[in-house]
Amino acid sequence: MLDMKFIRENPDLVKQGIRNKGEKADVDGILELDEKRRTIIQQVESLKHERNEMSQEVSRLKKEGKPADEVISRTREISQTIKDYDEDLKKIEFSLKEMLDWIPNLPHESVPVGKDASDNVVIRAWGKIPEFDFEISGHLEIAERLDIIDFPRGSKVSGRGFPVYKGKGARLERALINFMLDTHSAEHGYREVFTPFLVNRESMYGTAQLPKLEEDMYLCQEDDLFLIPTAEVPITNLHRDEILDGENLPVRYCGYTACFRREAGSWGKETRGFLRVHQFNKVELVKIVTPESSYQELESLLKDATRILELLGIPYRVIELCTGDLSFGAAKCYDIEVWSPFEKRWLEASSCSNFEDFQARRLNLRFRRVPTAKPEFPHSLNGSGLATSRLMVALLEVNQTDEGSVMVPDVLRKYTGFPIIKREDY
RNA sequence: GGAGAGGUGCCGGAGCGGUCGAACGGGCGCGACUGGAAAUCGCGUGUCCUCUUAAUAGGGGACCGUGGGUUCGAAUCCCACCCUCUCCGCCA
Repeated sequence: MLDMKFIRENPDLVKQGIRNKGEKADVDGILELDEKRRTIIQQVESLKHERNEMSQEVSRLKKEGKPADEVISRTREISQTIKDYDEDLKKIEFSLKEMLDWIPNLPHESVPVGKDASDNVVIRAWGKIPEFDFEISGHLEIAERLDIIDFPRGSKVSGRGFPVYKGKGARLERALINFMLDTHSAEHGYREVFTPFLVNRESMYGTAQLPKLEEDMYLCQEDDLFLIPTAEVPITNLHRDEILDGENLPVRYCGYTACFRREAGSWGKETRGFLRVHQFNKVELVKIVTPESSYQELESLLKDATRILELLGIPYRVIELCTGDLSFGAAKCYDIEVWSPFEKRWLEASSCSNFEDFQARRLNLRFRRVPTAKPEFPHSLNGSGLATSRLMVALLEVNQTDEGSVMVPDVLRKYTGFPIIKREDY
């Protein structure tokens, strides 16, 4: 959510930002409602002032044993008027908030202006694109051959897009998660958290999945709880409605959760294999930081995420999203893409975003620099560090051998307990 | 799911329907005392909205779990909901 005061004072900047993001919002309508709101507030508050004084008057008269009937009946009338105004005000504030909820965050000035993904900018690449002197297989074929991931049975149990990991595949998945959590918590300074996978509506609103993305999420209607599409939601919401001590910033969390996405509206696209699934595993990084440090923190967040890929030896590149490809709440975002040798293309494995104070405002999350200071909104950031599904694709394809087996990267071996997954393994 | 208790400021904890933004204690901040500290004493200490103002500042309104209601007036009465705790039941 943007600051109403900011919109009031910089309407053109706001309009420009929205346009650059390719979103639509009725800024003028908002300004108009805001104006109306403040007019009514002035009226209703002066009436309330009057009422308060008259109530005191009643109290005084009664104490002195004098009749107060006349004042009481006059006050009654004022109260009725107030009630009417209050009702109008409530209606206006409701629609104003509704409109504000649909205003996206503005892109940071450093973000390249562009229309869609084709205007994104490659920042850097790491690792050598592997060459093979044999005919390579895709991740699906490898997984099937080694019997480590079972899509048909996942479909039977749940439906398409719910993979089942088996044997060494299950172990590899668990190893990846543990390896990432260990690295982030022990070496990158994040505090590990394990959060719920179901969250309430307020939490979804707080991190700005609602109202825009309701269609994309699984909802347990009976309890009005949503399955989380990312750990960003429960983790960032940990401090909703809190005022943090400035000395505790930056707050850094990492956490594993399963992630659930309906992927509504993406029928037919990449529906096979791991590229688009309804449930996947992800280790997420979340930071809550002072405003002046957030862009520096974004860079270090990106570095923490890419370090995982370097340790695993998976080639990747970093993309800076242009304004038009930026998500609703993000002010700036880097995508990390891993190389799929079989597909011969880059696959998105992580997004690292700075939300500035956009989420904090919705979350009512604030901090005090010193105990006596006024509360301010901190900046919040998050990034996948990383999603295992896309990682698994690259991992299997990059590390395949001409015998059809898969070598486990060195750093993972202490987690898997085995160095290779072979065809005859069970 | 059943029965009970409770939700008040940074924390603990009061609060006959009017003088309660809220006693009292603790914490925290400033000051005094001290060589310095402890102890002690004095003063102060919320958030949001809005108006005036260039700013400092000041005026007004709101906030005692949330939302309604009663009333001239509600932290205080009534209703609904949410949450926490205890006991019972069920259960991985």
